[in-house]
Amino acid sequence: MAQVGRPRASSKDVLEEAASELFLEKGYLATSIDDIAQRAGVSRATFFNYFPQKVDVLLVSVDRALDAFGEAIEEGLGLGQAIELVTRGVTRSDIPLLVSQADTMGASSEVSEALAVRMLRLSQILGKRISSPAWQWAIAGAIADGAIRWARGGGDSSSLVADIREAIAGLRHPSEADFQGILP
Amino acid sequence: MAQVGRPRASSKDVLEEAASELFLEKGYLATSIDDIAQRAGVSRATFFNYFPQKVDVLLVSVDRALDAFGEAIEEGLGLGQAIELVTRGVTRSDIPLLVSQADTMGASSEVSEALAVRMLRLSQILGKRISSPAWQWAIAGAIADGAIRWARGGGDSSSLVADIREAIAGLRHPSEADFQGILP
DNA sequence: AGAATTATTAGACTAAGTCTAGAAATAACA
DNA sequence: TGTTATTTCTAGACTTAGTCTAATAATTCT
Repeated sequence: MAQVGRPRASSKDVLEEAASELFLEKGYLATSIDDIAQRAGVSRATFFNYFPQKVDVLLVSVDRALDAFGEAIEEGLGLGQAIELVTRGVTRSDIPLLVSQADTMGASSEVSEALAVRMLRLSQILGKRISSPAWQWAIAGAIADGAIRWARGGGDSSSLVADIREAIAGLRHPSEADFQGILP
Repeated sequence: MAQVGRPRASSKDVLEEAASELFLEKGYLATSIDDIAQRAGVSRATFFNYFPQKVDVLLVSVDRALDAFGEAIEEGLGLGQAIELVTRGVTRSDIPLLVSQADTMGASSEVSEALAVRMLRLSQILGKRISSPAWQWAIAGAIADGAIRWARGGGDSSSLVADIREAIAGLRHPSEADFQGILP
C-alpha cells in the first residue's frame, strides 16, 4: 500500500492553515495566492496542485461535507442517514473562518458566487434521491438554513443534525402565505 | 429631461450583439473581451462601462428579468402578479444564446457560477414576500424549473407563466418520497 | 464663449489561473 | 548498488479578467 513516487510534504494542511491565518489577519480579498504560498513556505504552483481556485481554500470544510454527502448518497444511503453521517464530521471549529469573512461575502462576488455554486451542487446531489427539481432546491435550502441557524446560535444548545431536521420539517404543511397569490 | 453630457453611442446594444455573435461562433470560453470590443468597434474599457463581468453579457436577458422582478416586488405587487408581469417581457428570442452555451456551462465554472448566483438572487428577492428561507429556495427552484421546461419544449405549446405556475403547483402535496427517510 | 457633465479611450497595472519543462524524492527492480 | 518509474514540487513564462487613472470628446446649461 505504500505510495510510489515522491511523498507529499503535507502541503495541503500547511496551505490551509496559512490561508486561514491570512484571511483572518487581512481578509479574503487582500490576501493573494502569492501571500498564502509564501507563508506556507511553498511555491505558488503548489497551491494550484491542491486548490483549483483561491476560494476553494476558504470553503474546504464545506466541500469536505459535500464530498462526503455525495459519496454517502452514491453508496445508497437514505437521505436521513446520509445527513446524519455527514453532520457528525462537522465541528464548530470549521465555522469561525467562514463567519469572519461574512462581510466580504457581500463585498466579494467571488465568495458569494462560490457559495451559490455549493447550493447548486447540493441540489444536484439531492437529485439522485428526489426527482422533482423544485423539491431538490427546497431541501437544499432547508439544509443550508438549518446549518446557518446552527452556526449562528453559537451556543452548543442544539446539534447540527437537529437544526437541519427542524428546517426540513418546516417545509411540511406550508402556510397559505407561502403560496400567496402564486396559484390561481 | 434631456440628458446632460456626452450621449451614449448605443454601445451597450452593439456590445451585446457582437458578444452574441462571437459566443455562437467560437463559444464563450474562446471569446475574449478584446474580441468582443473589437467586433463592436469599441474600446475594451467601454465594455466594462456596461458589463462589470464578462459573463454578464451572456446573462443579460436573465438579469433583465430579475431586475424587473425585483422592482415589481419592491413596488408591492403580489408574487403572482409580479411573475406574470415579468414573464410577459421574456420571449423565445432570448433563449438560443443561452442554450447554445449549455455545454460550456458544465465546462466553464464561470458560467455555472453565474447561474447559481442568479438563483441566489432570485431566492433573496423572494425573501421579501416569503419568510421561510427553505421556501424561498423552493419557489426559486420551481421558477427555474418551469423556465427550463418552457425553454426546452421549443414548441410554443405552452406559455412561460403557465409552466412556472405548474412547477410551483407541483410543490403542493409533496409525495412521501420527497421526504423519504429525512424526517423521524 | 465657457463651465459642467457624461461617454469614451488609451494604457498601465494587479492578480488569477494555465501551461511546460525540469528538478527532487521516493519505491521497485535488476 | 545503481537504474528506472512515478509522483510531488518548482521556476517561470504566458493569457486574460478586472481595476484604475488621466486624458479627450460630445453634449447641455448658463
